[in-house]
Amino acid sequence: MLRMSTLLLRTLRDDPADAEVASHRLLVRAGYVRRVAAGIYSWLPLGYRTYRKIENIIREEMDYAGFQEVHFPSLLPREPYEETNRWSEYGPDLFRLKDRRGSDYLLGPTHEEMFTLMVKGEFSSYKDLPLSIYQIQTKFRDEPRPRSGIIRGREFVMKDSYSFDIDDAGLEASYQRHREAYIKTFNRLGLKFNIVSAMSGAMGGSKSEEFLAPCPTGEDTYVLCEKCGFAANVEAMVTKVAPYVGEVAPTFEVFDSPNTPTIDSLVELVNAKFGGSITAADTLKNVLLMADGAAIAILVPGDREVDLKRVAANLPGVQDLRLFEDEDFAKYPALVKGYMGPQDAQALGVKVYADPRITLGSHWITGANQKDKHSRFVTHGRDFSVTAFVEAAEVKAGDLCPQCETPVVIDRAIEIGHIFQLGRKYAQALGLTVLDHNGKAQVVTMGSYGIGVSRAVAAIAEQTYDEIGLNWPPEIAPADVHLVAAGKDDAIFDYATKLALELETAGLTVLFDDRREASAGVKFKDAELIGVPYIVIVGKSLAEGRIEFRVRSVGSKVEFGIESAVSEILNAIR
RNA sequence: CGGGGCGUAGCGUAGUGGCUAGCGCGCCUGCUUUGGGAGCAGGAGACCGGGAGUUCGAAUCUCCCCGCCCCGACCA
Repeated sequence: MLRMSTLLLRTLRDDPADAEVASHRLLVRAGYVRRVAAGIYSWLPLGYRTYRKIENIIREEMDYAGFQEVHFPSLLPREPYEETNRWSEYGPDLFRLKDRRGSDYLLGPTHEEMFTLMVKGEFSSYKDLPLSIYQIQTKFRDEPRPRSGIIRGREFVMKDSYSFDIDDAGLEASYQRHREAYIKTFNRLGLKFNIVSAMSGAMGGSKSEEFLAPCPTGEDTYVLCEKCGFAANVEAMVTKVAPYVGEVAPTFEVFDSPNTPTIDSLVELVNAKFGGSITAADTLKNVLLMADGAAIAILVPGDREVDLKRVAANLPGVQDLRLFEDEDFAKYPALVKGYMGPQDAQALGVKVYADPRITLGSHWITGANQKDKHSRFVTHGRDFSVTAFVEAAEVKAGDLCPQCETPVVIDRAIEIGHIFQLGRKYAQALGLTVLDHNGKAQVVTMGSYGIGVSRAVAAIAEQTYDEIGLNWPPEIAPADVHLVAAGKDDAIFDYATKLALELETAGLTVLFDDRREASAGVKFKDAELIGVPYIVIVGKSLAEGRIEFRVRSVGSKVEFGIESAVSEILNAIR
């Protein structure tokens, strides 16, 4: 039983000034968490109970799936991370420290190295595989910008699993087992989620999916087809285009276009000059990028922006990608800012990549690579060619689903889980091999699977809260019932105390508001803020032998007679 | 790291050069009240983020530093 008269809890009437998103605001107001530093939070009793419920559900489902729990240190030596090159690759996001002798240590941002070395130290035969092990651990990342309270911290708790298999088929099976365990876990947590195909990016793997919990304050944008259920990270969205079937354009021509450095001004000028009604979609935008120190041009239709994330995710092997800056133009005097066109790319020494919408045979209005001049009828395949097609343009709502060609919607979400097939990168780097049937050493293939445990608290809060406070699903709430003694009479407190004990005896956890000094109104407001799903009120109707039972999520109120109160409550809850 | 904003009591805030830094919530004492964040009276609680400067005088002006929030970049 949690007695509010003695609980370490102070609810706040005002929103904290530094909290923007609902989960942060309400978790602070309801006394679940307190901020210690940017992206670093303490859990108070109520918050920690909810946190632990989530952790335990995750643990149960991992154990049920046959994965084995281990626990590694957070404070780690430099060497293993040196071997996988992450000591330097991880960059400034890694919390680093030195011991008294000056040796380098780090606070683990993720634990691939430890898991891999653990298996290497213990196992050496294909007969030991497959193996899946996991831990629930505090992770440290010195985020450039922690934000949204609990959602993105510098210290956070993650459940991370790793699978070890002798071959690709084994990895695929381990991956599927995790996928299924994740679906069960998130369903139990009461989270709405979409599974979205994702790029594995820098981690060096292949197949990868994210579990995204839709909510307006989420920081991930993804594409969803409401018809066929296709869902993808914007980076992984594939553009559906039909081959060009229009007429062959006339020979391209250059025309004067003074003071026309933008798409809008170009559209206006062309329509005035040639009397047409072209739009930005008829123009070709040439965006210059620096890719690992080399200039490249990206072609997209004039009505779309270049999405750098998409380009980076789809241009293999490029490490550093950024927009051209004025200094870069200074280094390439032949590139005329505002008047770029792909026609002279070879001569200018610039590799050109085109968004798939720039189909072969299509023609465009674009820059003439001379100040104050543009060209029209510039035709792909005739007047210019490209190094490759690359997904480059921003994804917009209404773009066609690559599976069923229905217009897609764009939604926001919190990433609550990520599963991916790591492959042999870490096993290779750290020398994890096992002997196969023939006694020959084989490099093990790995999968890596994460769930944001502390983040899940915030994600559930985000998906369930309402105007008056938190509103937990029963499995997650810090208590099963919130019992309010509303009144001053000893009779009310005596009965409420008795009822609280009976409910506890029946197996429920009771958050008992036994504060003598607080008014009924205060207690009701606090109960609503705290968000326990069932509220029992012992108050004025006790004189007639009745108590009140409310369901937080729907706001319903019914009365039960005290002689059957416990069984009625149990009934209503189950 | 770029852009914007903010730092005054546990929380929310007022105070743009002048007396003892004001108010609300919360906290303590007493009385009253008692089913929707109660009333009255009395109280405790602030190195005004830090440092340097300008000035007879600085929460207030200047410079530097630190911290925090938001947008972007980046990221599980």
